Amino acid sequence: MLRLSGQQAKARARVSETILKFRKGEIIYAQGDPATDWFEVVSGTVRTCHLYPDGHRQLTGFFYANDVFGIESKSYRSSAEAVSAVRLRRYGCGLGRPETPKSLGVLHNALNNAQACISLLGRRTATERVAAFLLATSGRLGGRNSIHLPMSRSDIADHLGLTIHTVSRTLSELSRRGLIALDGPQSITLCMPSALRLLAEGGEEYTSHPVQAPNCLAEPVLSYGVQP
Amino acid sequence: MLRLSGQQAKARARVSETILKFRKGEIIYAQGDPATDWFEVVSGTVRTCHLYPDGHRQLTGFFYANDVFGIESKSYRSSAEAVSAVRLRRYGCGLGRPETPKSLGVLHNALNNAQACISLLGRRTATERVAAFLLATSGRLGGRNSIHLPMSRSDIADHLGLTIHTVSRTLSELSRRGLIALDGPQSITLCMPSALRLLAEGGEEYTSHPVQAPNCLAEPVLSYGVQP
DNA sequence: CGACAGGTTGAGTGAGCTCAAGTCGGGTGG
DNA sequence: CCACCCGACTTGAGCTCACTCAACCTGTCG
Repeated sequence: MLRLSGQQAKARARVSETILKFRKGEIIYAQGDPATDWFEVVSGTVRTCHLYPDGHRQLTGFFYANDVFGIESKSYRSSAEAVSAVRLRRYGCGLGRPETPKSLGVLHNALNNAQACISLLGRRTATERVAAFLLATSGRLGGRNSIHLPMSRSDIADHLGLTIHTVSRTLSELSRRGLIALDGPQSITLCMPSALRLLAEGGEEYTSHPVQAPNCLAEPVLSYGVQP
Repeated sequence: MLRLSGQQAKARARVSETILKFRKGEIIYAQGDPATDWFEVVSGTVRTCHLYPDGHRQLTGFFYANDVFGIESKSYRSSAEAVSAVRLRRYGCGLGRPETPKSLGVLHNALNNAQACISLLGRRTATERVAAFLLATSGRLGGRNSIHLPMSRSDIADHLGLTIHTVSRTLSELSRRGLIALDGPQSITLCMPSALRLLAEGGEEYTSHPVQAPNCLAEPVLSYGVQP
């Protein structure tokens, strides 16, 4: 989702050649700022964060190369921050003037992103959410079984409405069951994507074979995609 | 949100004068159907429901008079059902042909609705979610303190990611604390909207005066609106 | 080397779920 | 009219999963 075709991306590049750069952790725009522009990720990863008055944080999306973000009506409902070093292309909405029909696709993408977020938060248990997140992330990062998570446990937790402890525990549990393999905190291999899919869908009954060694025979991941 | 100005509504009425009618509980479209049309509520209430493979239900929105729903890219991600008797106006997206710039506003509305849903699910406790839901619903239904809830407890529960038991208990608790008054299951009065707003924002510390009689001196509700 | 940030793991607690009654109101039929 | 049923709602008791609190590990940086 939020992925532009090469053609679209090229067309947009003509409009604005400026490449903005942000370092890890830098803020791209703040919650509440007037929503004058939207962005396309050239490289790196971006998160959008909504802060509640009590200080707690809800991440409303992660955006990778060729994704777009920052499409909002009046003011930004979430801030945007660089998860890793990031290069961006900026597009002005030109507040006053009517947007071109081109933007329709972009709006649809933003809508899909929001619905993907709802899809994660709509699941009930930690295992379901984490499994769905892993599948969605794998799908977005090209459908490979081996994925590099650019974001911290804290980011994942705030995206899924869990704590870092629960996320960490759940990942360990999935690893113990042999469904995934952890090569360091950021590098995860989906050993049994279809079993993960069962978990994500609430099929907790998958008791698996008792912790067989992480053989990981590359069961293909069906690109859990964000479009249903 | 998702409210059209009188002018917009009138302009649209010219396009299509057909009024569709549905009885309580009837399905307007099903999850997975090709998303060829979108709808405007003339009267009544509509819910959109996403069904997970395990059977559990996530309501992604309630739509009242002048709201629009059913704006999706390819196929409907949620089904739409009549909560009460409903009259609708239908607008074709005309799959193939490009949409008119007019639709941009409608898309923004759909996006706002999705973000409002995230805003509810992003809250952590049952009290926060229920309080936020009551304020949002009051705001949408005209900002009055006395509101008629057309949907069942089950609908509310599936919208907030809770069970009917927890929703019922939470409402009883709020009533016991004097923040709201329950005149039958469907009729609720917000006695202390600002205290509710504190609760919705995580300010659980509001211990209130011990259960004073439901005096309900009509503290104005600040239309918790869906736009931030 | 120590300080520190990010991550993992354990023990105990509590909010919300499950299971199970019980209540209330509306409809239907004898 | 009353008896009965049915669905929606409420409420209680117990349990469970995720949170809280706390310790510990690991790698990085000064």
